Amino acid sequence: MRAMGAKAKVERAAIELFAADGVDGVSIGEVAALAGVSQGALYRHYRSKEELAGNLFATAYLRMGTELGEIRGREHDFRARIGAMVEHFCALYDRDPALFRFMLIAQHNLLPRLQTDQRTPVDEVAEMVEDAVRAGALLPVNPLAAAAAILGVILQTAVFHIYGRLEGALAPRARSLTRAAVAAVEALGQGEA
Amino acid sequence: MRAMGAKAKVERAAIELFAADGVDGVSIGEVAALAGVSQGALYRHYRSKEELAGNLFATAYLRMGTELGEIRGREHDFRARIGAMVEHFCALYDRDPALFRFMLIAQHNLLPRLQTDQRTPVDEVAEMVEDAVRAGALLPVNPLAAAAAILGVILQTAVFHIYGRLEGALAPRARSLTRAAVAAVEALGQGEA
DNA sequence: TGTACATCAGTGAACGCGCGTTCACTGATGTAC
DNA sequence: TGTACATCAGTGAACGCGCGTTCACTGATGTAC
Repeated sequence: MRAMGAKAKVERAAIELFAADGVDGVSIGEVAALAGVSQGALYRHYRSKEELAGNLFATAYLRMGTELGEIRGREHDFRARIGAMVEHFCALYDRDPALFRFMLIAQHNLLPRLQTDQRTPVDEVAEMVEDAVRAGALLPVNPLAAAAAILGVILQTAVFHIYGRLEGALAPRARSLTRAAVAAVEALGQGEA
Repeated sequence: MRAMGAKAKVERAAIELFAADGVDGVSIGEVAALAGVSQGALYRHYRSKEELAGNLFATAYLRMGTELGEIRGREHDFRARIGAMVEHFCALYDRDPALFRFMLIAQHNLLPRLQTDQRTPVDEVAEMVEDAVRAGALLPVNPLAAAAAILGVILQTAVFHIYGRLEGALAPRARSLTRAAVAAVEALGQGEA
């Protein structure tokens, strides 16, 4: 079993449990038990429980930022970019709901402690909006207000799935979520005369 | 001091602290200290810390549901209803940001444990959408998907304010948030051919 | 190839601190007559 | 109005459990010669 790597097993177990009960709602003992390792094994790779949770969050969050940045580098049209970004969120949700839920839950504890010069998902979405305004594809709009609307439409839909208000995979909803997000941003811009 | 009521002081202190650090991130000792009462005083009114947090959340959440229901009873046009609801959210945020933030943070812990036959904010928003579809004010759309879009636009904007991404009061944003929410729901409906 | 040693992931028992909760008590307020 | 009693909010010290963390140890793998 050791060959499979206690570190990876601990991280997987931690994400599953943190997603269900929150970081503070899960003990080191529970993480170790689900991972199938001793409690001490955890401290071979992380200095503390807080560092474990913080690293998991930062990795996932900044990775999402990087991936959205790649979409911005790959696509150059506003519609294509936002469509690809929405699809990307839906794909992550469908592939790893626990990781998505962990990020949604843990952001309130862990975002304030995140220190980095890397771009976050919020930065990337806001920058995409700025680009679109500059290119004339959107009426002038506060990029962060627009990012809030776009992310709100996507993330609240994910939250409803988590709580069983909506069912099935998210991917089939990507096209309508994209339409909704675009329409919301356009409507925001119409007031900024 | 006793005349001012330890219960009310404990509840206020708990909301402030829970909003900042989460329920599990705050000790009974901290709540009691901020309230200016002894730890034991808390157990005169609540059986446990969990019951305190649960009651605070249920009260605030169900109250919001009731108030949205009143708006539904008072206004009969879709635009008027959604506008009043958005204004109501913004007003609560501006009046008591800690309570709003507490609800946003704590929902993941406390919503699953909420058992009641009262209508929630989600129920009320979804029902408003159903009414609008029935009245022909909206193209057919999944009411819960629409509620997710509406609440997402509002709540993620509040989250951005909390994290300092947006500044100032929310109330001045109510009109543009309403436009964005309406546009998002209309766009959702356009795919449900 | 064999031997000696270093390195390091992982174990499991132990520790001790902080926490939620309890409880005997105080003192103020309300009530009966 | 005065007296005796009941009620109840609030106190503060104490308890004990669960938790995160530590540490001496094991055993496998890598490396030097």
